[in-house]
Amino acid sequence: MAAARSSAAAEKRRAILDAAVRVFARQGFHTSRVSDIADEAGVAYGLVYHYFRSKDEVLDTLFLERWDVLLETIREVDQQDLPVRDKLGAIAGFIVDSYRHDPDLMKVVIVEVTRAANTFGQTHLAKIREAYALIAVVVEHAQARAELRSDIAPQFAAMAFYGAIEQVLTGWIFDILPQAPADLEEAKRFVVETICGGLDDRSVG
Amino acid sequence: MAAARSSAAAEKRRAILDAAVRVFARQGFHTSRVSDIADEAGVAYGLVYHYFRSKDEVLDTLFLERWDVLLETIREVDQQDLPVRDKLGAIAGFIVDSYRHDPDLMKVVIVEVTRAANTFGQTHLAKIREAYALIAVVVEHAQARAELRSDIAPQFAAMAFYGAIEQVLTGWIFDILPQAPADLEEAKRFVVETICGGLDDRSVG
DNA sequence: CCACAGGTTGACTGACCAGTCAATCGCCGT
DNA sequence: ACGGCGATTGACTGGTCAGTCAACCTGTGG
Repeated sequence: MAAARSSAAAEKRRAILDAAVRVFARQGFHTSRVSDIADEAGVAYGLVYHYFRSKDEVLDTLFLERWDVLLETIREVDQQDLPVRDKLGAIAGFIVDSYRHDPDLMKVVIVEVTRAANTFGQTHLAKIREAYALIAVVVEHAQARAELRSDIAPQFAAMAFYGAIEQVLTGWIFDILPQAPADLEEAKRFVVETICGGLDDRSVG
Repeated sequence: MAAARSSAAAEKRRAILDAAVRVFARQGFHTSRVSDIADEAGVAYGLVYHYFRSKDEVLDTLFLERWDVLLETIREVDQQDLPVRDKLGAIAGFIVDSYRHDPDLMKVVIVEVTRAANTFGQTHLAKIREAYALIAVVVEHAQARAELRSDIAPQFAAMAFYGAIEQVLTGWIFDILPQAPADLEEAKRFVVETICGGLDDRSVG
């Protein structure tokens, strides 16, 4: 059947994307050549251009695949009837788990797109903003229910929350922070606890 | 006198650096050509190479000039006998004021170096880490004095604090957050308040 | 068993640009 | 005036690489 052909083709496409993740993670997008991707995938140079219009489109695809899942997750989380801490915990958890599951992919998404908003990510600014906006909505809802203080703009709170997570990820990516399984697990709780509870010592004493 | 010559030369060097800031901020480092810098500075192409060994060295110089001042500031702040909030407020204030004073330069430092740690900033990872480490020390001291809770690792707290600031700057840089003078001023307090006090609603009632 | 439509190949091209360098300029001291 | 030296110029070179394309391969359907 013809399906065999097209599913084999789909696998090739996937192989190229997976190879690109490894190459981009190792060398960075700008210093990666298309031939590096082809070699890593064990495929001819030209085939990359059979499946993708350009080198940029490969990165585009990787980013969008992942980011859309993130956006969907945030939307779902917000619709549930949970305390803010659980909602934010779920979001932080998703991001941390994404890193645990495929550190290379998260490295590429964060370092090459999210954090490179000037050169490349300009294209994706709207998508990136959407995540901030969705988190801001979560905060807003919590403020409306008096779960969170209302004297801090939700947009700023969202940036602080997301910034804290991204910075921790960046710390792992560049081996600045310890990343044993226990550290990853702790980080989820830590980010939420820091942002919601604050660092102040409130012990009785 | 010969001094006139060398001070004129120093001014040319400065002019090239200033032009580079504008060009890098506008186009991003990777898409900036050396000729763009020369044109912007109103200077011949070759002169850039008279003052700098390479295009990278231009960015190096810009980054180090600014980052060293930041490191020095953090060190000084930590030595003073102040409550943590004031210390962290001073650090946040310095960064926000740096942005206010020269947004283009901060954009370049953050977007092209700090946040581009994979491709370019790898070189400067040690310098960048130093800032995290110094902030962690501030947190550690505060924990020792029971100003801050001790159940959160200082390194993580430092990342959350720095990440929150950087994210807010990034928000300004890409016009995601409002940046009227009042917003900048508020942001200083906001970051410290979020990180130290937390977002939880603690109002009576 | 043939023919055709993908899928697959990799040599080639055109553009781009960092960095070089030999020539020129113009200030300074004499 | 003039000789010298650092500052300044910009045309040129060498290498790199994204993207093209014409040829080739393979398996599917008739």
